[in-house]
Amino acid sequence: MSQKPRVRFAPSPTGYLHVGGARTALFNWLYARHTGGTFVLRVEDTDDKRNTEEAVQVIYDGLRWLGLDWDEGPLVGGERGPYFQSQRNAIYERYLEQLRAAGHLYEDGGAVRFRSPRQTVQVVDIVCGTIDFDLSNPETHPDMTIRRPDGSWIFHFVNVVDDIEMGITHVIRGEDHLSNTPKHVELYNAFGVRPPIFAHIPLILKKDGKGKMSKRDEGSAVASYITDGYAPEAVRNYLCLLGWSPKDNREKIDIAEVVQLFDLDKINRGNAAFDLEKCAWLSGEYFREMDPARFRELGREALVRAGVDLARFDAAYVDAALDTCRGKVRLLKELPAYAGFYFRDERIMDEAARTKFLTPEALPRLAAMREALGALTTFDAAAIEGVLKPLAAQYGVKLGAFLQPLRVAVTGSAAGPSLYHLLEILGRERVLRLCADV
RNA sequence: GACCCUAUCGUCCAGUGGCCUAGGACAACGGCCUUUCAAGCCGUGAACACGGGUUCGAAUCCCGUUAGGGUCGCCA
Repeated sequence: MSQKPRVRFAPSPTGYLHVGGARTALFNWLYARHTGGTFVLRVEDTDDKRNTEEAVQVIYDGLRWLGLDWDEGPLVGGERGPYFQSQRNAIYERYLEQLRAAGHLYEDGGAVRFRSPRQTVQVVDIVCGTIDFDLSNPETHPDMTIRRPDGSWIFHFVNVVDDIEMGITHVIRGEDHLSNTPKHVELYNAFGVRPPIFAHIPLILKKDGKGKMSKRDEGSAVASYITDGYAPEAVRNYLCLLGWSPKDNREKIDIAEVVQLFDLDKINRGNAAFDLEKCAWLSGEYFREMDPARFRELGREALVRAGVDLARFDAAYVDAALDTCRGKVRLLKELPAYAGFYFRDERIMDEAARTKFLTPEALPRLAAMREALGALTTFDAAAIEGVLKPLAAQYGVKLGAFLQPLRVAVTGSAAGPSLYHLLEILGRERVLRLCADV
């Protein structure tokens, strides 16, 4: 029987999925896909105070949004379940008895502790190398508690038991667990089981590099990328590049290729600060090259989420409007401000744009443009361009400067989609009305 | 404080003894193009933490210092 790797992502349902956790999941997933192994999702809900249905849902949603599918775990099942620690009590009792019988345990204040053998423990880690930890001093390395007086379990114990039971071959997790690892190895030894191979991946630091990214930091929750409307493949791509690289200076790289190139020994050892700007840039890149139909779908969802009533407009209109935004926005949350004018009867005028462009000398030109547009037999982008360009020449004004007042009059903003196309989509009637009303 | 990890532009990454007067990307700045804003194109500024070794030769190897991060729970 060939030993295909079995890896796992074991989040605790805290109500949010941290980007660091997401990257841990991603690296596990990549390794499983690269090797043809199995990616297991296990929910570490021993602390039931924060274990809620919604909290677990957040994990599923985040992983699915990033396209990280698991082979075993909640919702999909598997041979080694259950995949919630809260349902594995009988297993833990059995393992506890094994340790007790072998004399490894003692009671202290009602809690159960594991008596450390007080030796030097070697941790074999693919990323950090082989490290020797001296656990001989009880002052600096007190015996770990594995069960509370109320019968609930402590992380170190259940984590190791589950990894044994689930046949986990490679433990890929955040470097914040590195110092815990010798304790885990002691447990493996006590169970008479060979420890898995460890790979502690570097942490994701705040933008200023001071400390690991935590709950309060912008961009720490995967949910925030979903609501801000990043392209999911861009976030996944960006996460791949934090601590790993294709080595050829590429920034945008297809996930299938990452799967092919990825390996644990190629992971960097240094922590990395998270650069939201670069992630947003990548998002724009992905939207630009995205299948138009998919962009429309995502754009539609974002607009509806922002409270835009798309039901008032027919599908073709919405599609056309969205098409003019593709490649122009980096995040979907920019859409309401960028393209909101398509879906509003009342124009929202940017006052700075008005004073800058709707000047006394611009108004007669605007009137001329309005007249020219009104006389058009076909009101499409090409025809509009065809009539506006000569008009600008006639006035002897540079095209860009000449047209800008029209844009402001129609959209209320100095920035937006291609003017000719936006006019076509809006339709002659609305354009003429907006032009008259300045 | 103890232990562990790390150390190249502001940030991410490339560089594994000579091809490096250090390369790419984001960000910044300047220019071009242009129906706005973007995009695109061109360009500018910007780094091997410090000190010792090893070597003919070090960003690359070794030691120390310093700095940063992590862990030291009856959280996970």
